[in-house]
Amino acid sequence: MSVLNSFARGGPQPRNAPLGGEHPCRACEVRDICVCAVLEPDELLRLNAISMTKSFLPNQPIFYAGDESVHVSNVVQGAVRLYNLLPDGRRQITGFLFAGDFLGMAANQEYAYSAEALTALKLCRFPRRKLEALLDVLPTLERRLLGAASNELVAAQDQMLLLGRKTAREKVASFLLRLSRRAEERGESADPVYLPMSRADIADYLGLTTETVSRTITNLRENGMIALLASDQISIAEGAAMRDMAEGV
Amino acid sequence: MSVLNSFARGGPQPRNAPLGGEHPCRACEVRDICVCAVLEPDELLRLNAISMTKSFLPNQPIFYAGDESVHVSNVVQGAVRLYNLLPDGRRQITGFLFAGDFLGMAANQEYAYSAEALTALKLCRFPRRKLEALLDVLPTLERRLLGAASNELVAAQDQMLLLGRKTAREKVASFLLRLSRRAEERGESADPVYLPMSRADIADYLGLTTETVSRTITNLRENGMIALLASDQISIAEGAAMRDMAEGV
DNA sequence: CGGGACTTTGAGCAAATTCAACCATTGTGG
DNA sequence: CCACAATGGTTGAATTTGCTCAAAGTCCCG
Repeated sequence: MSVLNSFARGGPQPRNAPLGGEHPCRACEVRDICVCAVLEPDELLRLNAISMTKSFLPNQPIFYAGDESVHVSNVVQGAVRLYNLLPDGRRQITGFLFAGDFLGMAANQEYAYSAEALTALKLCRFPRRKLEALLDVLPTLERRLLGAASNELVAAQDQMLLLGRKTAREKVASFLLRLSRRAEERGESADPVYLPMSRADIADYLGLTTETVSRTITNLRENGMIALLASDQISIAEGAAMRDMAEGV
Repeated sequence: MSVLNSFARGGPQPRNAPLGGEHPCRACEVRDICVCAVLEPDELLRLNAISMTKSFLPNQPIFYAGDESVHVSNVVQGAVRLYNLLPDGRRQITGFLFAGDFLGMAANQEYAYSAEALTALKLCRFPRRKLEALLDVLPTLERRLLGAASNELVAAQDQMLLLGRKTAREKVASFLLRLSRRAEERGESADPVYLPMSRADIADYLGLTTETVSRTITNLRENGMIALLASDQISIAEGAAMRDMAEGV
């Protein structure tokens, strides 16, 4: 199960030429890091013509697995958690989305997972049908989506390695480093890394329990690997050692 | 981290019109279940013009993670295992590929995982650069690749739920059912399901050890859920109960 | 028939979970 | 403005699931 992927963005995009003063996407906070970044000003106008922004409160559901896929979105501000459930309530968080990330995949026109706002959230939404129609005339956009999908697949494989083969300690170290790297890519603080999600969310992302996540963080702190400025604000003191630990070295 | 996906194939493709007696893809075993299935005869000719078949022996490496991505392939016959390693040798198998599946994704022109032939294997390979060039003139093919990628993402999320939240029993039950379903999609035997991979491979796919996989299979047999015709030939006796078990009900 | 690889089974162990209590922070109503 | 409830986070003790280490069984293939 694997697909072509030579179109991946590696890290942040090159900054585009500034848009004219009248361009509606001019003030977009994520224009240079989102899927729009490959488009020319006139193409962007066509995309903008079908977009609407929508805001969500923390913990507000965005859609549920099985819902008909009507929108496809870019995260403009805030963070999202994606998850799947087992019938008895066990939850696996399959990803966290941040500014610039793309949301809305759906096989068979149905969402395959649920999505909730993690924090106050702003999305730039496109009706799926209209976007599909646009793809026919904006091949760069389609190429870009394929690249985004391929990147996600790589991330998914990495997460499978984490879930299947890493210890609690390695999982937590990997998680903190990943969060830090992603914040850096968005131009946010990489070192005191901010954790917008709860311990329960982290646990459900790493295949652990809340208690184990908490204990492991405490343990990393006691060993001087990290410092807790607040429970949602962590400084990575020993980056190199953390990277080794994350890879099981 | 999620992407548009309204182009997914759901299950087997509708059978295409037969190709003329001279068409080089006429005898292709997987033409109707692979990525080529959306193409018209003349488009298929263009694709065929850049393809070569290549065979591999069981356990022969196809490529390693980090290798430059030079080919992209369809599996014509046999099976493939994809995996990633931790530096100390722990292995996570991220997928098994069978006839009709697509192989070759690579972010940044590099393979993000390693691939080995599981059985005797025949691939239909395309040089990546030439295929990319073809994508510009065969938009249906690109659409199809995006659909394939989206399908894979759904499968990856499913596997994350399995790895992070299912018990050994649920993992093994899920695995057997999935294998059975996929065999059915390819038109192979769904009930005595054939397992071309070793217990160690299954373990590394499910995030377990060989011993646990073996014990769990024994246990399922003792409970009358399955019957072992051979160690690589399993009949699912209680399908409904297995489906419930796989979902943790 | 023998050797090697793979699978199964057994016993003891350890990592992570479960269950439970306690602590810290925050927001609210008296 | 303070008390206190509520939520989320941390810590502890006991338990359990799956792992490790070890040995025996099975199947192929030469």
